[in-house]
Amino acid sequence: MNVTHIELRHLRLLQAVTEAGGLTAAAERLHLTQSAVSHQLKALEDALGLPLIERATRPLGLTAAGRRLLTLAHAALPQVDAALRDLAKLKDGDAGELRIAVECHTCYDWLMPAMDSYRDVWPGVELDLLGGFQADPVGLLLDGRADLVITSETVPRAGVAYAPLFGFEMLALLPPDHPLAAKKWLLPADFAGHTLITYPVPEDRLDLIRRVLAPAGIKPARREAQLTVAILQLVASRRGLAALPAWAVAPYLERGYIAARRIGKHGLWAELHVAVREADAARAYVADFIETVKRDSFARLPGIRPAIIAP
Amino acid sequence: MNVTHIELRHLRLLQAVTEAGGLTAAAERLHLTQSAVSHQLKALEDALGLPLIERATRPLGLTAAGRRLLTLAHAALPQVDAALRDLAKLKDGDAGELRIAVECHTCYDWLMPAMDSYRDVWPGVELDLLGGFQADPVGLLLDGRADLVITSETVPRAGVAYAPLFGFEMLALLPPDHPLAAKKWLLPADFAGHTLITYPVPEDRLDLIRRVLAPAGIKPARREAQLTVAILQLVASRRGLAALPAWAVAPYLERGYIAARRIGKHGLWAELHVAVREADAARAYVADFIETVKRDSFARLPGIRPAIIAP
DNA sequence: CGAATAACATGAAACAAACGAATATTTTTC
DNA sequence: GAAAAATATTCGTTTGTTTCATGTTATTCG
Repeated sequence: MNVTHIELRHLRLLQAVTEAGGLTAAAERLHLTQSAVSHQLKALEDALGLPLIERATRPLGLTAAGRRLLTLAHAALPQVDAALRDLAKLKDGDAGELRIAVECHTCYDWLMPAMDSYRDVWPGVELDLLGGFQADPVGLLLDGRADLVITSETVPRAGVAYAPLFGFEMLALLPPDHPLAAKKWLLPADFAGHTLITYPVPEDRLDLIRRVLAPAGIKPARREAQLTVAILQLVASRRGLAALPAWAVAPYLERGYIAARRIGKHGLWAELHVAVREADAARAYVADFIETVKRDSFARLPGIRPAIIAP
Repeated sequence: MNVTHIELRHLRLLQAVTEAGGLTAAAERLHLTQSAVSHQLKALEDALGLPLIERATRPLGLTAAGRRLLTLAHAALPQVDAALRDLAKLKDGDAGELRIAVECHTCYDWLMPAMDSYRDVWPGVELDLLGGFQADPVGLLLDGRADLVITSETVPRAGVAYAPLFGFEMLALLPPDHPLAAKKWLLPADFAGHTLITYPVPEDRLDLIRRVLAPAGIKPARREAQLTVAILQLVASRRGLAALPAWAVAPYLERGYIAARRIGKHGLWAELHVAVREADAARAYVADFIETVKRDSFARLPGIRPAIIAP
């Protein structure tokens, strides 16, 4: 294999591999194939004359050399990103306004911390969060009432650009001692006869109903609750089943307050995207907001994966 | 031009361009053509959407964006180099011995500080400086009495590997008010009738005699002195002329203590190389010594340039 | 001021590195 | 021990980098 020089690309690769916990997962994050990642890692190891990861062992571990190089990555890459941000500010200015509309109730969990990170590096950008449920959030962009929308849909619309955030799994929630908890995953029929506890949104906005139960002809009774904790409390007290993003329930699962099961063998996966006006998509402070959210999410949220659907 | 990503290569390029003071000089240091440097710089500027250097102005200046990126280079590149050094230590060990023989008298000027830098990063390597004049310094390598020799010759010898350090200019020294000081550069004939003040070494080790005066059939009287300051003092007090490396006399020139002139229109250039045993050439602590000396020299010594003669 | 010189830019072609598709191999899971 | 998941490898393609040859612009010096 070729003995070239070490480059930032290699540091980003190593970081992705360790964060994602494997070559295949890293490849998805980097928008490369598994083959390319394997090649590049091998080329780097050959260039250094040292192995970086422990082969023949999973979960994959780093060698001493790998750890040293990862330390470098953690030190150097943020400096590089900060410099690129400064250059972007030189180019496009460092001020702007971002009025953000959010379609999904649980998104606030990760959006708030991400906004805090963002504020640190773009203090000149005015951040506003639009409250309340919006029937057509993407429409707000064109109305000029919002600048950025977080949505699960990517219906093409003139003047609107979409960028993928991440894919996440919806887990079915049930009391820990519920009979269905014996199963590894739940099938549509398992929901029949149970009440479904949801946020107060139309049925066509609930992935579980729209993509799983409705196609199977199952129409469970619904009960609505405003807050995530309220939904969890209702499930725990046996008032019904619910489905929430894996990240939103992870802390409650750990404490055994409720149980969670996959919906279908491979799970029910949904995606989140960002929509902005096409005219804004190239602005540095907009593009970096999206990057910040992504980086922050992958670092913070368990069980998410890169989005698959092309925006 | 292609819009790729920023890489360490680009940071090294920008650093070389500013340190060398131009694209052409940077290209020499990077062992690239001027064309490649120009292309790469343009690609980087296109990728960032910002110019980095002020065109149409020499000496070349940096734009605000260029300065920001140079700041990044100064912060990040040493970290990268330190990490690579640590990896080399993991691979080859961090201990060794370097007994260094030096052929040239003035070399101590830059060798001492370079050795200090080196000791900081390779504390496990035992450094020794072999004193006294050596008739055949490279022979010491094969005798096993030295591990590294700094020499101006690169005569191929079995078992010996050469690495280039840098090229430097020998300047003719004369009293500031000497009649010859009126000339922009000196010709061989100008030395006729003057005493030549030199270190106590054989004539064939003196570039001025071997490459300039002898071919022109000029044999000036010689007077020897051990120390650089002694030579300078003799020149200043009109006892004769001398020739020393530009870097060695730069501080005295500034103070007007003596004057210096080129030898021939394009100057008399000499080169320094490092010789090591072939078996040692790949050792990390040996290779890094050579790198350290080079880096240190280019940063410290005025008027040096990359070596041209292939080792 | 204008010729000579040095430094930089550019286009085309050669060269090298990186990537992906297909597939083999290894490791893990059940 | 079979099936699934993850990683490695081979080979052809694509993309990116370098050089060569030459054009352009800035600087120096008569």
